[in-house]
Amino acid sequence: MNVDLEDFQANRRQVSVASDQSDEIGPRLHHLRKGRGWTLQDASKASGISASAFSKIERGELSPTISTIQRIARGFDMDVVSLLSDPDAQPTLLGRRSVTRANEGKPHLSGNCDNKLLCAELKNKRMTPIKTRVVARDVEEYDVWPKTDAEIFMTILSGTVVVHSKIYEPLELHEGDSMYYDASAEHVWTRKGPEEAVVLWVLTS
Amino acid sequence: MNVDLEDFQANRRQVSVASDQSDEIGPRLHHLRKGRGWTLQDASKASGISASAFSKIERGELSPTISTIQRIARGFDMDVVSLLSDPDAQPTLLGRRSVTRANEGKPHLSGNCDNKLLCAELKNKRMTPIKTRVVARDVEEYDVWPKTDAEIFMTILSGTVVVHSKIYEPLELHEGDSMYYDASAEHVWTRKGPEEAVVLWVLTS
DNA sequence: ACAAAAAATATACTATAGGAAATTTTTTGT
DNA sequence: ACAAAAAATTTCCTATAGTATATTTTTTGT
Repeated sequence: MNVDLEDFQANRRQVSVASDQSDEIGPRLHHLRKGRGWTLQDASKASGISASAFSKIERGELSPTISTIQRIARGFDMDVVSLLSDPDAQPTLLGRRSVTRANEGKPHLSGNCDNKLLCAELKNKRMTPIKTRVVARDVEEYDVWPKTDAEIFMTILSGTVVVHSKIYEPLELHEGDSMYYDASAEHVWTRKGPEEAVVLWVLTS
Repeated sequence: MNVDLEDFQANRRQVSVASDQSDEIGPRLHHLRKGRGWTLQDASKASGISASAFSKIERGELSPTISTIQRIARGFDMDVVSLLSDPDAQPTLLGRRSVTRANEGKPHLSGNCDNKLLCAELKNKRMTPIKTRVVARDVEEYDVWPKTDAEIFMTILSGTVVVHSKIYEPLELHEGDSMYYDASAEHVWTRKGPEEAVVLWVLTS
């Protein structure tokens, strides 16, 4: 692997180094909630903590118990540690995306997998790799448009995929094309053309 | 994208919850205190929390507030996060890895890229996708064996790659094979066979 | 084995976390 | 600009976290 990992590391992000603002859980919770566009009642419903208590916690008028923090973490679908230590879970990088075109159009043969989680037996991963055969040909086939705070990297193994988003025009991706985007805006995939469309994607949060 | 993101999210995070055992702070505190040979009064004096409260917390009769946890952490000269994160869980995470074999051996045609960062213009990503043509045929060609705290997902686009690690036997990966591993143990890749070896990998932390 | 000392737990109380509903503030629609 | 609706905060109350002290349990020395 003739590549300098440290370079990528640095490029990647300043991890939770300047972290441990554990004494600042209020502002962090506020930022986190706002980042998801949640109201206090949303947060209350998700966590089971009353809106008033949540409000007080955010403003530092209350020192929540560990059990309350656990319920809040569950509501945000996070674990306690990243809730207490991950300051960059906050900024809402809404709908960013980036496209890398394949630099040559050589064909790949597809697999026959259908939403197959890869390396699934390994737990507690920071990324979830998935291989998906895109079936839908039209956005009408989707009842709901998924939306999470995760980031997604996808690469087209075969066929043609169209990425639809609430905030962008549909975008066609062909074999070998890659795309990286925040899944915070609703988005779905459809396939196009005669060939089976297979996507390898990696999901994180 | 005919896949329920929420499912993957849940699947993914449920584990980090299990590993952080924040709901087991009592036994952990007990273990920590005993490990230092402290009595409840010692812990009380160090943290400013009464011995009786400390006793109740250890036995789970009390759910401490975050401010109490902070005072206890100070008393133990630790930060809150490492107090909540199970220290014994860390070593077991070292050098984990998982292999998923391709379920069919259909050939892929390779690209000609060489450590090409994909979607590089997008900054502050949580993952770094890279396409690499593996050149080295022997581990002797590496001066240093990279080692980071990142996690790596890799899939072989073409050729045969051998993953060498300080803690495992060399492992051969063929076209379509995927592997997920912690890069906390030294590791390098070499190629094997006549075909050019191309790896698509994603790095996170 | 027994008594004394030390450590852990139980009790009774005070301070504060957290909930339901009322009130205030902000946002939205016309 | 105003009224209606939604969101945030305040109030008041109950449940529980945390303290000081008393009691019980465990350890230690002889």
